[in-house]
Amino acid sequence: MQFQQLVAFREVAAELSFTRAARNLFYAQSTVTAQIKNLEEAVGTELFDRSRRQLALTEAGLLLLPHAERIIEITETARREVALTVRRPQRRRALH
Amino acid sequence: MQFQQLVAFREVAAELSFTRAARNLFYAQSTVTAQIKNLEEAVGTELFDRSRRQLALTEAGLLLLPHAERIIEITETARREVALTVRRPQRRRALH
DNA sequence: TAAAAATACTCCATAGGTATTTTAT
DNA sequence: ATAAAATACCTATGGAGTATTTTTA
Repeated sequence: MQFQQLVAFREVAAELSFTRAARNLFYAQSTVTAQIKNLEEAVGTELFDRSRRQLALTEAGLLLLPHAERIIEITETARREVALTVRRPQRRRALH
Repeated sequence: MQFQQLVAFREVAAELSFTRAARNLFYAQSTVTAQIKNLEEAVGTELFDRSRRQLALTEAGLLLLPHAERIIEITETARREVALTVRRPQRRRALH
């Protein structure tokens, strides 16, 4: 389970389309297919129902989505906060 | 920024030792060194002060740690929840 | 038949390992 | 002198691509 996979998952879930998600993320379609496939292997179950033309989330996918969104959100916050310390020409020594 | 890096980061932060963290995580020491180095590159700043014998978190490391812990926590919850749907022989069709 | 997803394949980046060197007490 | 971290080097895995086939409405 990797960040990039979660980002891809969120995008596919939002678009309900591998092709559109790939376009939005500047990936090849086959790359997104592989990312989701790997994520599904990592969590041990399918996240999308592909049996119809219209893609849909499975029960597992529905459960995972809010967690994925939260993780991405926290990651962005963490990046932002850490970036702030870089700008400030701070004392680089350890803080106690 | 990847999960495995965050797990390694949390362990190094807990042990304040690359060597012990590696042992706990069943990695080679050089692997953990590389994981932290890659994470530091990803966030753009050093997370540990290595200038003394006793390793210490930098300001950036202190900021990142709680986020890393939260992300790992959510990941475990997500895994657990998704795993539950696998056990139940559920209807596999999409939930609208 | 037309769109979207899956598959086959290729290539390359990088994660992880072992062995060694450097560093700091 | 010694324990720990960094480095050099190597290998293999897998992530990302293009091209093609399969699938479903």
